[in-house]
Formats: sequence, C-alpha cells, structure tokens
Amino acid sequence: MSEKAHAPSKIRGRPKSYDPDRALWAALEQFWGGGYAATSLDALAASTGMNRPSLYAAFGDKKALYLKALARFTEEMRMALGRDLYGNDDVSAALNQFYAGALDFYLTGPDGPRGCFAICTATAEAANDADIRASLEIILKEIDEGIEARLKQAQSLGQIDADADTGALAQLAAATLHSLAVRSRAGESRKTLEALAFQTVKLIAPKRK
Amino acid sequence: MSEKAHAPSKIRGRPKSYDPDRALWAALEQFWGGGYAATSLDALAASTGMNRPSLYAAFGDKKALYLKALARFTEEMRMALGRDLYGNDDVSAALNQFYAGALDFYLTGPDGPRGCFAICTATAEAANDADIRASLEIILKEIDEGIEARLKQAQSLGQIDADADTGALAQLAAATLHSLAVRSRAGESRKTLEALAFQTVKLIAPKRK
DNA sequence: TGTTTTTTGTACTGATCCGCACAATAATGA
DNA sequence: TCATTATTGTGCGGATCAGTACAAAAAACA
Repeated sequence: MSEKAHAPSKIRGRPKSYDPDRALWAALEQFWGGGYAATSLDALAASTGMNRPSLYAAFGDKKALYLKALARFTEEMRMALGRDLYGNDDVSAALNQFYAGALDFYLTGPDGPRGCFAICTATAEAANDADIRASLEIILKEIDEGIEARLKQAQSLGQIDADADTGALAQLAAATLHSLAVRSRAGESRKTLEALAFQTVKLIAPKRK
Repeated sequence: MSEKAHAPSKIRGRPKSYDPDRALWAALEQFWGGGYAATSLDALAASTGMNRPSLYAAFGDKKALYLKALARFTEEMRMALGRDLYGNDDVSAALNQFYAGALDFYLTGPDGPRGCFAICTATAEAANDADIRASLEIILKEIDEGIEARLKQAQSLGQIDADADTGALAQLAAATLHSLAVRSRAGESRKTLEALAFQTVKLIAPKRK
C-alpha cells in the first residue's frame, strides 16, 4: 500500500504531504459528484488536501486529472467485473451479484446516490471532447466484452442456449447497467432498481427445466 | 404557429426580434451539445440570436432557461412516444419503430451524434441540483409509463403473455433506450445500436407461434 | 554546516463567467 | 408631434475560473 515505507530514505527533496493514489480517488469523487465542467480546481484542491501547484505537478491540468480519474475508475470497474461475475457458478446468480455490487456503488456516495462516474459525468463532455469520448467508448466496450465472456462461459456449460447470440445478450445486460447508473442518480429507489436488474437476468438467462 | 399575425397591431412596445419557441430550441440544442455547466450565456446568446438581457427577460436565469429547455424536450419526447409506439398494430414493429426514431434523433445532431438531451446532460447535474434531478426523474418515469401503456395494450390483444409483468418489461425497454442514448453519444455505430434495439424487442415481445 | 533537490503555500495574472444598469430604439396611442 | 411602453444593445461589475511564478520549507547529501 505505502511504497514509501519500504525504503526509509532515498528520495532527495521535501517529502510529499499527500498520497498520490488517495488524492486521485479524492479528485475522482469530487468529479463524480459535480461532473467535469462544474468542478473547480479549488474544490479539487480542497478535497485532495493538495494545493493547486501540487495538483498540476502530480497530474497535469484539469482535463488530464479527469482522464486519470477515469482510468482509475475503469481499473476498479474491471476488478468488479472479474470479482462479481465469477463469484458464482450459476450465471443467473453471478449476474444478480454483479448488479447488486453495482447498485451498492451507485447508491452510496458521500452525498447520497450518484450513479456511475463514467456514464453520468463523462457522457456530458463526450460530445465536445474527443479524448473523453474515446475513454468513455473504451469503458462501454470493456463492460460489453466482460459480460459477454461470462455469458460464453455459461453457454459452454449449457446454462444458456447454444444458439443464443451472447454478444447481443451482453449488450442488453450492459444496457440495464447503464440504465441503473442513470436511474440511481435520478433518485429511483433501490427496490425499483433491483427489480429491473432481476427482470433483466430472468430474460437473459432463463432458468432451464 | 405565429400568434403575432392574427392581431396585426395591439402590443405596445418595440416588437421582439426573435421567436420565443425557436429561441428556446436553439438554446436547447446548445445545451444539448455542451451540457449545462460548460455552456456559457454568451454561447446561448449567439445561438439564439438574442442578447443577454433579452434572454433574461424571456426565460430567466441560466438554470431557468435550462429547465425550460428540458421541459420543451420532454414535450417533444412525449409526442414521439405517442407517434411511434402507436404507429403499428404489432407491438414488435411499434417498438422497433420507436427505437429507430430515437436513434434518428440521437445520431444526427448539428455536430455529429449527441445522444439524448435529458439523459446525457441532465444526469451530470442531477447529483448536485435537486430541481434538475426532479425533472430528470419525471422524464424517466414518463418513458417507463409510456412504454408500459403500449405493452398493456399489446397484452390485452394477446401479443404478450397474459402473466407477463408489463411494468418490469417496460423498464427493460426503457433501459435499452437509456443505453442507446449513452452509447450513441460515445460514438457507437448505428448498426451496433440497431442490433441492441432489435435484441431487446425480440426478448420483450417474442414472436408467438 | 552548507549545498542541492523537491514540494509546499501564497499570490498573481489574464480570461471568462453570470447577471444587470442604462440609454437608444421601435413600436402604439393620443 | 409627443408621451407611453417594451425590447434591444452596449457595457459594466463582482466573482470565479484555470494556470503559473516565486519564495519559503523540508528533506537528503557532502
């Protein structure tokens, strides 16, 4: 965790007064709540505990910081995909667990529900900013492909019809995730959102007789 | 259309040099492309052809203008729901037509694909602004209920299983719409998006034998 | 102790932001 | 022709914005 401890003294200058990864997460959460455009560098400095020059030295300008936060979020999401989608042998149970984990994430922010960082904040900038749009596209693709890989595994085990189009089903499962992201930020109740997730799983991976 | 023509002369002062509804649409499109926070009043004044004091006189401050644009968009969406969902007796055809109409809207903006105005721009502000969040929630609810009404009609005609949960199915259909909104703004191809729509319709209203 | 290296904190810059004051303009009514 | 009414256009003002220059501070090294 702290790569500072194992080498007690070697770096020359004044030590950093912040932890880069913690600061990046703090910036991420600030952007998450307010969106890219409406989040000021003052707010970012306050939430990270850094001052503005340190922010620039560590992460570059505002957009570079946002893109780094987006990349960090993608990393976390990738881990969640691997963890939740493969936490149960039954594909229905795995999908339900995946959605439940996402809802935990979406509904419990520092200031109430906040949805998905990527879908709810990057989307607004995507029309005018090619870099953010490219990052968003990659994230959406990773979700699609991550779910499809899990569906293919289930198909090979006979849990899904052999002639089903796993790519299309994965996109549909991802669509529900996108909707959960938006709906949770709009204030819908967990109960409603869970029902949507459950309905999706039921249609994608119907219980075989 | 023009409530100015039928009474050739009655209003006292200097005549407006803009058409309020056209100006609102111009502001809407400006917000649509740039999002709420990143769109300046200068840009709004330029695209509407109005100057800033006229904007204030006509619509109030920036947020009031955005909320009015959102309401105007909701109106348009409501009309699209009524038109496309009831343009065909077969529910599958109607849903496909609905998605096709949405994609036309999402993919053909003045500067390329732009997704859904409400989902792609209001979502970013929804976490910090209760008014915008409330508007967004209403929009999502209208979509859910609009689709559900159509599914109920199809159910009464035997096109959908009598024991199907039309509310849940409508939420799923809406989820695909939300996903199309996000994905189109992220740059996905029309072909990909159409495939997702088609897959959704296939699962929600499978062809009966 | 003094030099070197790196980060911190303050303060500044030029630009942009939103909102509004105020006078000029263009219509009606008398 | 002159008063009244409403909108237009210029331009201001206070606030905030993103980004940076510069000196003080805190560490290692010699």
